[in-house]
Amino acid sequence: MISSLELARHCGISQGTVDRALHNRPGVSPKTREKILRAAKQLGYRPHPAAREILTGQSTTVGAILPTVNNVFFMDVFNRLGHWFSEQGLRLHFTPVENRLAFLEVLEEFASRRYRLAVVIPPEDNIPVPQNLASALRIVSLISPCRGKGVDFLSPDEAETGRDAVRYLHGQGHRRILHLTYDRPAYAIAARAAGYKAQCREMGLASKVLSFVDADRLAETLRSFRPTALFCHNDWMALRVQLILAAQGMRVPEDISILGVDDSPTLMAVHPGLTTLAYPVEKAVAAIGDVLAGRTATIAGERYQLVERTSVRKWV
Amino acid sequence: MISSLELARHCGISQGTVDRALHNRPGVSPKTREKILRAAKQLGYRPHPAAREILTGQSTTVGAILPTVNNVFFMDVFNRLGHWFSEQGLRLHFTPVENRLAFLEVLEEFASRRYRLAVVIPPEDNIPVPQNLASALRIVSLISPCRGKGVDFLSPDEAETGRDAVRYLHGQGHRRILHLTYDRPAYAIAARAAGYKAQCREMGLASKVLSFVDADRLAETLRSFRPTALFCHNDWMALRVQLILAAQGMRVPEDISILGVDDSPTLMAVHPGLTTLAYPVEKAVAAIGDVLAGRTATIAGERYQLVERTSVRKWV
DNA sequence: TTGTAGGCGTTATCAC
DNA sequence: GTGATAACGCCTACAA
Repeated sequence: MISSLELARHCGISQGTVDRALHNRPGVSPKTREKILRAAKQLGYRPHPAAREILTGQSTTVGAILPTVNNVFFMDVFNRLGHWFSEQGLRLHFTPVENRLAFLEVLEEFASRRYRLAVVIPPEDNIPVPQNLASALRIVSLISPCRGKGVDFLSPDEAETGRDAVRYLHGQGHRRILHLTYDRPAYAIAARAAGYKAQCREMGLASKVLSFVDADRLAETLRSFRPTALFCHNDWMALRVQLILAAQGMRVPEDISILGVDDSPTLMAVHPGLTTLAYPVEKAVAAIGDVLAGRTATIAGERYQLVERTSVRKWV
Repeated sequence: MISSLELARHCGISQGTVDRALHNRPGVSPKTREKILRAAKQLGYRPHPAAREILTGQSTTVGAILPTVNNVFFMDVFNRLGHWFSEQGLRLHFTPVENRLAFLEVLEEFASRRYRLAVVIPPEDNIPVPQNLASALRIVSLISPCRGKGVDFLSPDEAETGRDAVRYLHGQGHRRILHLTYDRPAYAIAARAAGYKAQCREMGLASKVLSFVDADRLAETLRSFRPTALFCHNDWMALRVQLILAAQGMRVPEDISILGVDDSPTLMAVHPGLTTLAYPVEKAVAAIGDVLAGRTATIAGERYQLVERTSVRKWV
């Protein structure tokens, strides 16, 4: 591949003039500019971004990290982010990662490339981020927090999410609400379950959390707890549960109601009837914009928004 | 962030010695090496990959492009690829893209960064790739072909996939097989449907393709065509169909059998019973390795492999 | 064992 | 309007 110096030589002029022409800067005669641009196109000249980055010390790339598993909704979030960044003239470079080691390695890579920002969903909670990494690279984490100074955690109050779920289902007349979730130790999982329990208690409802869901355990819990509504940790879980219920001959929402969380667009394409609490993506995007602009940001006061479809019915 | 020259000055020695120490090359006294490494760690020195890339003219990154929609299985494929590349000391930089314009822009970016290879799943079929792009960047496309010289298309014979589906279901005793697919113009969609039809004809079976699936159209076609088995274009479609069937009170596989294609790990986590034809990922990965090594490669002779689970039953 | 010099591709500056 | 030069961070080759 040809360099700007070679391009200059090819045209029989200096590199400086070539540079001015390529960047539409004044100080080049129309004739020369024309000649240069034609030659550039013909020879397939492409500026090498790495050289610019060395010179300016700044890259125009934003790094993203997301876990390799259960990544449907996370992909949706990052697609939205990528769209927004490209409007800002930034590129989103994203890397899936499966454990804390790879997570930190990729973060190191982003730092050494002088990326403008890293937006990450850590593969597990509270990965300790070394001080020198966080001071070299601006890091924003979503969904799960990191440990260590200098990493911004952008998350709604997830206990409130659990409470909102109970409030909504209670408002629909449900009195026996089962919470289905995962058994991993993660902020959102623990906080939503805690909010769910607290709200049930305050409303005088029985509560029960099933944190490892398979067909047998679900069937058994359905028999013993007799819930009329299922509050699932996320849409993905809701989908899984719906398939299990279907195999057992139960109808949704006739026999039982299901509430998800996230409002993942990808999942909605396959399961359009799911009533869910939508993650405030736009607020998160705006907050990340603030961080980019050097302002402090938070979405701690934001709520998941209810999107009513057909998987929850009034219980009378 | 500190440079190797600054690091050298800090230690009161030359840049060359620092370089040798950092790369564990001979020619540095243990004492000096020790001092340099300690200082590097303490000052948070990180080599700037961009500088190395300029110097060597080669990057160690492989670019990946995948469409933003229906990307669950594609994500699975790229996760597998990323894993393999990292074993080779390469990084996978991947970018989701929603249309042909963005697709070509990202490819340009990869080319100008001198990436080793681009592995892409184009957002639509037959996007024309300019000659000068393809000659600057090695491109391998999966799933959907590109137009233009120099882009390798790595794909099994998809007509054969359609035939294999029919052969298998026929072997299980099914005589009325409905094919559910999408109405986008895409190689795999058209080829599988063609293979399905041809094989049905050769076996003397009635054939029917429904290429836009919603609850009403499916119900109506079920009534009129009375299939005993559904051959779905992919697992994602199979999942959607299973949810629709469940809502209509049909049981799988008691009332009707379902066959998917891909064997997407992510989907299997939520829908573990789906019998499916597995995409030959390992062969694709190996072929990409061949391309990287400069050899020519193809997977045209490979087949999707049947993975029997519980969604297809013998029909008597 | 260590230091020096040159060059990779780009851009900014200053001289002509 | 154009050309020359230096600088960014790194690495290789060669000299001390």
